[in-house]
Amino acid sequence: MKIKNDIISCKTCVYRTLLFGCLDDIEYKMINNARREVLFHKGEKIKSEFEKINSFLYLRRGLVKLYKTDHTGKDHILSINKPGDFINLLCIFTNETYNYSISTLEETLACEVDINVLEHLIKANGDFAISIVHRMGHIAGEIIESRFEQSQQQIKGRIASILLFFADQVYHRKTFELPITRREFGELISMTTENTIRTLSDFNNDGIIATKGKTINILDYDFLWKIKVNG
Amino acid sequence: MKIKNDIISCKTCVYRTLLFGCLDDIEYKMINNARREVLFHKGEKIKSEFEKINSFLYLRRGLVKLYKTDHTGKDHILSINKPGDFINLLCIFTNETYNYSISTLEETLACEVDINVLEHLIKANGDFAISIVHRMGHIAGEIIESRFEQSQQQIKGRIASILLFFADQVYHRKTFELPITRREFGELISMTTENTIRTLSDFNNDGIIATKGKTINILDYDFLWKIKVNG
DNA sequence: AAAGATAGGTGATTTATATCATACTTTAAA
DNA sequence: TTTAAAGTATGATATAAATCACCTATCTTT
Repeated sequence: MKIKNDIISCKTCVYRTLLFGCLDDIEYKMINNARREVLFHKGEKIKSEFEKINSFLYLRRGLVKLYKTDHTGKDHILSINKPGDFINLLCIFTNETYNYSISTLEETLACEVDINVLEHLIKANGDFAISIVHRMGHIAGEIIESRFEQSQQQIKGRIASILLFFADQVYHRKTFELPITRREFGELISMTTENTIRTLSDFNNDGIIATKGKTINILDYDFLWKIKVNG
Repeated sequence: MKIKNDIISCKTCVYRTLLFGCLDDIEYKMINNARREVLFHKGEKIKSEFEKINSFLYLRRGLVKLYKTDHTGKDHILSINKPGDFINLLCIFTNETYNYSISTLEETLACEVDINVLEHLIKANGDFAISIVHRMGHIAGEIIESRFEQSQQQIKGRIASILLFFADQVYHRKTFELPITRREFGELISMTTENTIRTLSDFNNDGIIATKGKTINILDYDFLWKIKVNG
């Protein structure tokens, strides 16, 4: 991890409208002063479960995984998060400690804002409070939706969902480098590594995707959607 | 459904401290005026998915299920909610419509507060905004936790968790009437009705619980906990 | 009281997934 | 640069859960 000198201001940040659209000049200054940019290298653990929360985290560049480790030592990935995501907003005002760990999957640039300043702004600016509440509901809705989806799917449907997530939500192309290992892929869909590998091989053999190591090329995008929706 | 004349005021409500502890007298009056008590009979559908959200819902007595119906017509229960729960807080400021349906499992008394008044209070009272944000995070944390738990469990562990939920969180006794059918039990743990029934029978035959129709008596509470934790 | 619908229950069989074993490949460390 | 450790891959087998079939009991409605 490396703390960077401020390069941009919140006011001109591309993600500004997502949450900070309603702040006035003085409030921007407050956020800007209470904030630092942090660069994490690939594979770095940003936060540990049970670590005290004292900042609001905001992804500017890169990719992270949110995960929990069970009592047998096995990891379970809750979600993959990308630029624009507020990766700890849901738990920030609730717990004194994180209830999941966060690690980077790529080199990642994040903004860290002192939690007390954010709390102050929520109290002082009603519109900002509403956007926080709005954003939290949005994140929770995605968790509910993905849980609902997974409970209807078998392994093929789950694999298809994740492949489409990377293609549509993260890389915006049909060919991309998978940022996770096969083991992590399994941890994300609650399946074993072996069956995850096998199913990716099946998709490859069936001509739905072409795999070469970490490179994935989606050949039959529409069929992948059918698999995602129907099982 | 039956609209009741106001009997109690928010100020003396037993659940006041959960969310409304920081309101002043004028604000209490606002909530009280914008609020109505509604009594739903057993099995009634309170809200439908895709229905417009225009009130904040607050359980005072009874029990409800939150669920979604998939494209094959099968229901998936997201959670069972009990008195003191804010059953639509997570999505209230996000969507214009519900993203799940709500039905009662028992006769249920709820408070409905006009959403605009709640939004006004969030904007006007910073401490109230903080308690809303705090409470939302708490609810989201429970969803994350239950998802993490389920992904580690097979059917026995899931059944044990639900039985302990009813005993510890809802009825506060080891003997209770199951408020859901075996089918709904399955919808709650993402297992088929048949296997749910079979596992309850197994628990009964093994002397862990005693079942008679809807009546459940937990005989070996500690062992049920072991099953919940270890699989 | 009869008839139909829903709920509870159990066995047999099929299917999906986990587990175990083993090999080869790539990456990281000594 | 060799060695060790992960990661990828695939087959065989075991286990968990779904499905199908059928039956009885209990509500609901007429």
